[in-house]
Amino acid sequence: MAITIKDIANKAGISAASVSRILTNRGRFSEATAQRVRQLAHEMGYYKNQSAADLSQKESRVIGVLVPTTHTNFADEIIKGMQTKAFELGYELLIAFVETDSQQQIKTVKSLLSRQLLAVVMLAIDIEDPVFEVLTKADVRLLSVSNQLNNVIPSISSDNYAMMHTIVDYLYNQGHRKMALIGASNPDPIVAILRRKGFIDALLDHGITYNPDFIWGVENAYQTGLDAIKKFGNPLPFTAAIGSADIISIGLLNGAKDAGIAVPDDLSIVTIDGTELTQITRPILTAAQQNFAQMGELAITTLADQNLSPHTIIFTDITLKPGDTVANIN
Amino acid sequence: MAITIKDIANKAGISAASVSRILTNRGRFSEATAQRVRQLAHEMGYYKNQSAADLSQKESRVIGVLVPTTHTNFADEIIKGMQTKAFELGYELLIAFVETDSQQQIKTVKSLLSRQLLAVVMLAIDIEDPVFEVLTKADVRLLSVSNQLNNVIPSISSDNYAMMHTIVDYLYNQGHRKMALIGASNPDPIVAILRRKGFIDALLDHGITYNPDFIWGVENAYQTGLDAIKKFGNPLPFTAAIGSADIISIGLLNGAKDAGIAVPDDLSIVTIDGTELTQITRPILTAAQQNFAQMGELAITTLADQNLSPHTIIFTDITLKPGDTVANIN
DNA sequence: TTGAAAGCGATACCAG
DNA sequence: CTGGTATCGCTTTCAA
Repeated sequence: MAITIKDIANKAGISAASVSRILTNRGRFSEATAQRVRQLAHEMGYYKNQSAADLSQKESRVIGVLVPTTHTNFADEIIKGMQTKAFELGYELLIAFVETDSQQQIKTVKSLLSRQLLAVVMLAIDIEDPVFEVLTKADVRLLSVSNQLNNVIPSISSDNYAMMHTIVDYLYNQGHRKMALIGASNPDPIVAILRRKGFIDALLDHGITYNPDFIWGVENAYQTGLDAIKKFGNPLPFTAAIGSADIISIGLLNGAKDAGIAVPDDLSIVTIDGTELTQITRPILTAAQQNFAQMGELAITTLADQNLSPHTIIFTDITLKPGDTVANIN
Repeated sequence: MAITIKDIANKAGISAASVSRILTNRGRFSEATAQRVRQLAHEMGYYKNQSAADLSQKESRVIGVLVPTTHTNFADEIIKGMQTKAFELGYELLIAFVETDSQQQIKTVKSLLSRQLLAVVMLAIDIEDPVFEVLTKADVRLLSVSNQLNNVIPSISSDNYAMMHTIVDYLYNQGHRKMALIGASNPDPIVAILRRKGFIDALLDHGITYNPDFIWGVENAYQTGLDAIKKFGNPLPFTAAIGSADIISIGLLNGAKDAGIAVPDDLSIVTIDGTELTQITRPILTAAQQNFAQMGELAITTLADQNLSPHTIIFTDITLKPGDTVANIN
């Protein structure tokens, strides 16, 4: 059996109540006994039984985080951001990986909910309805990061619509007129919808009527990039492609290489995300870089601050980070 | 305030004790009332207060996992393996990311320890002494995965020594006589020591005296690969290089490309790890692939089975997975 | 400044 | 098969 405050109290010849007050720094106590108690606690190898503490206190400082197991290489960055801020503000993170299997998701979520959480943060997850129901029924604060969920729960993400303008403007200024958007034609997710709309509108702003064929590719996967090149053939009917995720863009890059298409001379590429992956390609990818660390930190601070309205949307920064995959063809 | 078993008991007109028995499926009860209770629990949106349960039960089924924030792209795979098995056997995973900062590590570990864990699993972590002390002082089972820790705590990993033989034999059979080992010259970690020793011994087995200069590079980083090529120049004094991690090998690959060294014609590369990263390079990397999912699953099953001796070492499989980065120069 | 005592919610033992 | 009750470790009034 582990050491308890009672053990410490006995040894120090005071009551458990006092030990508790001292160790939690609440209420009044004399610095003298405090010294002694802290010393004893250290010596005896005492660890607070957090379960007991949680039980006796009302509020919880645990934030659950749902992370998709489908490898999104930016989840780490968001988590790191959250971790940093949580640590700073004295919150605890309970991270749970969820599969795409909805049955497993529910079980995981329920096990999370058993921990009387302050909030649940969903990272880049498109939650399915049954899971969503479970979540809303329980009274925890909810927050979606890097994804917007039907405007029914607050979210923190990049401004996907505006981001597309930034990218299209950039390419336009480099002389590109025919552009493709690869990997955002999935009909459902809000993010994909916003990106498509942003893409189309940005082109229109420059007087370019978009070609529906040039919005192609559903899966957020390496293979999508490879397939895109195969589909459009050599020579490609466009001069620039926007990859809707780094891993897609790497697929584009390798697909182009396999097909004998030179990047950036025959094909310019701008990738969305800008994780570390973009640094290990040749040529180095030009990226619309999302600020994932900022998303993570903001997630914690906003949760700490207050209850958000379900319609709150917070946008984080985007940086266009030049690499070597865009040619100026003016 | 959330729903408790008492609430359910009241509504069902029975005692809390019975509700508990039914919901945990322990002891005896009539199926009739069980039906009613389960129904009520569902309707009322009841979630077990795990803190209370933990408090009243002796044994905990929570396993803490320490994961380094330094991006090792195989940590995910191990965690996934653990998650799968844990889910199956009814264990809960509490994942904590730790920085390299030892002060932060201690605080994180202490907060973990407050959750009266069954065990703490360390993923590919070289724990520093102060942290290690904290961990051993607390009475939790410890387990190191993908790393061996001084033989003082049990571990699950690849057989790093044997792995080097497999790799060297493979390269030897392809006609290579001059080989370098990049990224394992860090003096401390046991893994690096084993790899160096395996490398040297394997060469000796083939009657090759190793060249100490050819074991180079400390950091487990992309830059290490790039730097290695710069250091050895063009033409390289060896025909094959073994990268001690995928990210290092990608550095080698890109460094070679930048220097006009053809892979595999002028330089063959075998990478250690074989994560998904190896599939997105051109050419595709030949890899000594570690079985990370297996490590994760084994971690849980061995922890579940019994207390291990501190000297237990369990080895997982290695597969030599051919890619396009090794040339036959016979 | 300190102590006694009442919970927090779930479990388990012991009667009935 | 079911109910009462003590218990887990900590926090928090309320008195002293």
